[in-house]
Amino acid sequence: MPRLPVAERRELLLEAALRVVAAQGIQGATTRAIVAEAGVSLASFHYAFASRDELIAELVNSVIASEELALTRLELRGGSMRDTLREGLMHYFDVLRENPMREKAMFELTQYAMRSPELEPLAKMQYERYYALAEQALDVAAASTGLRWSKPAAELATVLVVLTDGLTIGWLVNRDDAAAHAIIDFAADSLSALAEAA
Amino acid sequence: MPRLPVAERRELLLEAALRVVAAQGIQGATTRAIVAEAGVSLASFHYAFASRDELIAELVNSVIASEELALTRLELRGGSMRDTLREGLMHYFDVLRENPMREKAMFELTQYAMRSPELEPLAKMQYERYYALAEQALDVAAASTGLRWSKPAAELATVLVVLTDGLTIGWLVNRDDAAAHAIIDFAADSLSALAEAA
DNA sequence: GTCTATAACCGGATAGAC
DNA sequence: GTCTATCCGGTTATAGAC
Repeated sequence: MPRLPVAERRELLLEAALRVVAAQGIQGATTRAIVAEAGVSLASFHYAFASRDELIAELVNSVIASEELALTRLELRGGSMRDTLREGLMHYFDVLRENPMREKAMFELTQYAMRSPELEPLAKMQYERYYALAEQALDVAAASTGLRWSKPAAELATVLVVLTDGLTIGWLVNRDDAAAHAIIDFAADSLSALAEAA
Repeated sequence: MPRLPVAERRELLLEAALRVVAAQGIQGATTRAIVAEAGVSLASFHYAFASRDELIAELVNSVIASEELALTRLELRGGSMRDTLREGLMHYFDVLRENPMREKAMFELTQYAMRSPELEPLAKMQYERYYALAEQALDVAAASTGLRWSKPAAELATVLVVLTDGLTIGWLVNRDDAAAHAIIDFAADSLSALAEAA
């Protein structure tokens, strides 16, 4: 095995750990499974991390930090608010369909974090990030359509997160694309009804 | 320990198992933790259940069967569709606040089931039950207000489940009652907009 | 820094007396 | 039907050579 600086070894193990969680769940993310996925010896693991718990904490952290990507780069084609929201939600749905297991891993990591007094603040932080992201998306949509929101964007952001969370869970269970599209239409219709002339 | 018929012992263990899952998560629901909670010996466990997996499967099943209770007994005070929906959702929210850990246990059981090829159909079945329950609630609301839905009730039922799922997860993370109320208002407004004169 | 080997422990499941 | 005692596989973590 190549000699790596600790920081790189940690990074390598974190990426492997996320793949294992996605494929087998938190339950299956044993140190052995992770080192096998990373192609690293068990002892090297414990050279890089003091314990499995430390790796999981780091994993939650890193996953939060990288969550932005899904929604930020999105080119809006303009049009009505309804169409703009629909387009954004469809984009989210595409991301979900592309990598369902990663999204499932997110949920599992959040729930796991909520069970640990030490990690629980990270779960809250993850949702703060979601809300901020959603609010930003709503701001962009308002700017793009030339409309403004009739309620505080922060409040609508929590609604948007509720909708995407519910959509995600339901789709992960049923894999019903048609039902997902119906949800997206409902979300776009309902939210766009809360936009008004600037 | 008292001699119990197997059926009662199974019931006892299932109730204990749900308490353990609620308190410590699926991870902590080891056979030993369950028998300790139930005040039963380890061997008695394996007399009642062939394996831990069998108990978990039974638990998912029994939890599905008992899920109806939360929503069915609900007296509607009449009034507008918006108020009727608001009332129903507030009732759900009260149930959630009364026993948050039980609801969290539900999510964890579903996610756990989704990881197991054998239990995965149960996860789907759980959601079918939710949808049926939601549809029934919407029918009752329509009858109570004398209105009818402008879209198929089955489609709106999936929307309602999305909203309650998202509401539940968000509240479990943040415990923000005000945000929950805002969600409930949004849900009641948006759904009631889809009711029309019969 | 990395390795093999092993300690120390915990989990599900079983044996066999009562 | 219930119990105590035990087996056995898998898990985290560590020791010590290289």
